[in-house]
Amino acid sequence: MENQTQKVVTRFAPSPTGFLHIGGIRTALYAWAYARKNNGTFILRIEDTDKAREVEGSIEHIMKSLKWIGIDWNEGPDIGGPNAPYKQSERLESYIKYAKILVEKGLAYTDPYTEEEVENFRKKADEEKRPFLYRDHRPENPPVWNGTQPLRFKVKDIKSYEWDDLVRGHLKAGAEALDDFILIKGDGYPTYNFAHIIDDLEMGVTHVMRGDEFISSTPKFLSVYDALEIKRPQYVTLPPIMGPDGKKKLGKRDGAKDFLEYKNEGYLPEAMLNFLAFIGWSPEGEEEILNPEEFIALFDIKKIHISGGKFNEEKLDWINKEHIKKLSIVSLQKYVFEWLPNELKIEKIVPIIMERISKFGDIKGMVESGELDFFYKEPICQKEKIIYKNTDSKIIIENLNKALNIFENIDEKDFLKDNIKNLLMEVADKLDSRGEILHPIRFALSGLEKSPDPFILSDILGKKETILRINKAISILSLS
RNA sequence: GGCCUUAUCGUCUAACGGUUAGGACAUCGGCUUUUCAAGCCGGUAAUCUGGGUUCAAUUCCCAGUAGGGUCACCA
Repeated sequence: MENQTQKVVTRFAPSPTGFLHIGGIRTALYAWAYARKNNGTFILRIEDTDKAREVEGSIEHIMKSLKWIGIDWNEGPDIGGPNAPYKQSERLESYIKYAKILVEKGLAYTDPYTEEEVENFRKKADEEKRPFLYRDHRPENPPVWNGTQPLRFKVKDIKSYEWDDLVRGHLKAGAEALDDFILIKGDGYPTYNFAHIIDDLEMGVTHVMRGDEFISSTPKFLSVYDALEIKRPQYVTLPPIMGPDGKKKLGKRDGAKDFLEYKNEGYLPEAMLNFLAFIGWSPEGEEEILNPEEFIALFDIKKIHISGGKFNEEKLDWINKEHIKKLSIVSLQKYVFEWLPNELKIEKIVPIIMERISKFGDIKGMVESGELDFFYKEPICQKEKIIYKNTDSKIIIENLNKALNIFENIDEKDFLKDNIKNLLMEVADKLDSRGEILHPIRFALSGLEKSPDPFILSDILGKKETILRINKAISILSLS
């Protein structure tokens, strides 16, 4: 940081072909964190040069995803900036300008072949079991480029390239990795291979962070930098994220879901940030729960991992829980309210849910599993479940009747958890085990093996409903 | 297949060439408790294989093996 001679500029450059999954967000996260850590600039650039694959609404969706997790940008298609525009489809002039420079230098030429012809070259090479190289088929006298034909880069130095990667160290590739490639497509749009170089140049990008799938094509990029006689940026190769099976790189095809799905599943954005931060990076110390500020402060390219890591949902759940525990009362309440069905947004219930959520974390699961239904719906109690351990059912009935007696003698206005607790505990303490009375009550009231304690339950349900449910349990036990 | 690249508990990872190979998740056991997935305490569990270099290798080198990536007018 100290020997930074120029301001750090990073970018995230997705193509608007659909939603972003965690792989993309992770790339954005690191680029963003590095810029923030160094008081640099973080740019959002949209690489929309493939009109056929473009999906409408993607750009908004991408921005929404980034915003949700807390990634903001200094320059971008929505807010502009000194190097606007930030959509490649609006920057065609730049690409043409540099393409012409290459043409003038004799380092780019019009591709005269049809796709079928190229395909035939490829097929032939395949049959002969040798690698296909376009540069073996350079046309003798290519037509003058008029902007409507594909323009191909002409590799001048067929040599092996070497470069330094801030994560991988010294990398190299043989000359066979180099080939003439398309700079400008027949439709007038540039290819990624060309466009990103020009944009990074014009936008002053200093650090390029991307996945390891780009290592193989780096020699191509380097040959363009050489041809244009421009300075290359620092390369930062990020490790792949593997799917849960650990076999393949995570992709949309196999289970990678829309990043915003995690929002719908009840994950907190700061938990997602924390989780993503640790897929491919780890800090100096052993602390694993980090808030965004802590992450930025600790982030260090030197600590980015080389090899890929698996996506571990269990760990994500744990991290989410830890972040929920750290939520302020106000935030926790807001979080709970977001998920709670309206009928449960009641003064007495919300704090109970809040307490349980801060312990167990999974509010979506809690709501969807019907675990909270008993608050407004009479539970279905099974006889075996009402009984505490191996206690005789006669004793349980006896205990429930004792409880019933207590409940009936409490005034409606005094039917509060502390009162109830004092009275019930008095009885409970006289038994072999408190569970012999407390468990059946709790179960009679909630129908669940896990629930808030019986005092809270009866308080919330109220005198009438409590008595009704206890009676119901007694009658279930009395049958047979 | 060519080229590139990676390899530590089940999983994610830590370890100036010298550590009883550390931590976290998961799992298992115990404690606590009116239930619980919470809390506390503890246990099981790893350096891919084979060569080299070195007094000493998880660490450096080579090979093998296994994974991943890439070979588009996609990004």
